[in-house]
Amino acid sequence: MKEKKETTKEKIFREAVNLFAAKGYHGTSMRELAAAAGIKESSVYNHFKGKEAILDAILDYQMSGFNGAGDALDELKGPLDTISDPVQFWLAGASLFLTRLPPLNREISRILINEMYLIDKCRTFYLHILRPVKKNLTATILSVMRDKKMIKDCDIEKTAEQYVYFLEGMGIEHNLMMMEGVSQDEINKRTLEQVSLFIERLKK
Amino acid sequence: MKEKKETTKEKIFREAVNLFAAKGYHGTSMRELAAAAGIKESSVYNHFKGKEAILDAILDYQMSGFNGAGDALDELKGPLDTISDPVQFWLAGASLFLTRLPPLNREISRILINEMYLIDKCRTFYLHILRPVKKNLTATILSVMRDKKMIKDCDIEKTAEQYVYFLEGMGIEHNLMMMEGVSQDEINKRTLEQVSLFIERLKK
DNA sequence: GTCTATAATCTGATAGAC
DNA sequence: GTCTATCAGATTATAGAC
Repeated sequence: MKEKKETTKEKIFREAVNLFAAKGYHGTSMRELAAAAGIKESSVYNHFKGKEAILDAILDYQMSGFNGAGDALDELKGPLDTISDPVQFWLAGASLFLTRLPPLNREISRILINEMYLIDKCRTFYLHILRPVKKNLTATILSVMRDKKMIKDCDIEKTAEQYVYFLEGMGIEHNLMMMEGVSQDEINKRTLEQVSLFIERLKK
Repeated sequence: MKEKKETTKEKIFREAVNLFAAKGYHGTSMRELAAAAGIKESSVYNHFKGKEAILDAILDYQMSGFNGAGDALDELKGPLDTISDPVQFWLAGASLFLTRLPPLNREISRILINEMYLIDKCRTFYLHILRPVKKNLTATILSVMRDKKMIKDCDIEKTAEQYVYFLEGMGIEHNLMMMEGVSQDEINKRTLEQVSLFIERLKK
């Protein structure tokens, strides 16, 4: 159980994720990043070819993390078998998925929101990798619930799409609220209320 | 009906909106902006104190525009009196509101998405000005529909909040799709489908 | 793999002629 | 109100000593 010590490259990577999320890609300088990693600017270039290569590494990291979480979809079906209430079923499934996401997921999602309109590869990743995985997970759980007669018959694909839109909009507002000092408890309460309301409407 | 010629200040303003939306606030230089406006860099400072003052002017513009559209909420109720189908009622109301928004609204909304995590005043504006207006409009139309027994009894505030979340998430994805060359017709079709699905679920 | 030093360019902003 | 000229500092990135 030995905790492997963080390499310099890993430290640069982690600090880059935090800085890009907080100050944006263009708003973060290599100087600043080097200082945060505790080394000199020129040393960064021994680990990454340049600033853009760091962003590429971040996207690669998020992609493999999300693919892994997506691959684990099937495992989610088993543990939920005993739950009959749709809202409880849903929350349990969502919770299982969230534990599958990589540790820097939240910060990288913020980078993507920051840059999706500005940097082509961020837009492409957001639109063609991240969104489909979220939508497919949603559709998978919804179809299980429909087969179990927990929810009304409906267009699963469109409903999943709608849920992902809703979740995205809510996630953005809740991030902003957290930046203004609203407590995590308050945010969680609001999220729970809203998700419950959404799922309630699908009930038989 | 004489078309008033655009002043230099207006031209700088308009080009700033377009550039900030496309390349971000930090990604746009004063040189670039001046060139787009057809003047030299130093001349920009005869019209705005600095780069930040331009952003302030953009937020002021959007704020008064949205407040104006919000003030017009009451006018929306009259023209819709003859419509009995909830989806048609909703679409007519939304369409009326959209015509009230200022011309650069779309571009400025993009600036806000770009900068809401990065620039404090953009976050504040997005969270405390823009969102409440959207939510209040939604709640107003929903309560009219409930009073007319067009939709089920429900928590109007939470439902309005949910709709705004959904609309925000969908708007972002549709913007990204437009950047990838998806046609406006296709986007409109998808928007219509999704909005209809949302309102259908509220039906009696 | 880290450092110092530096290149070459770009940044927002100002001074002052016209 | 526009221009030329310029500033002081920041930017990404490289060269070469240790």
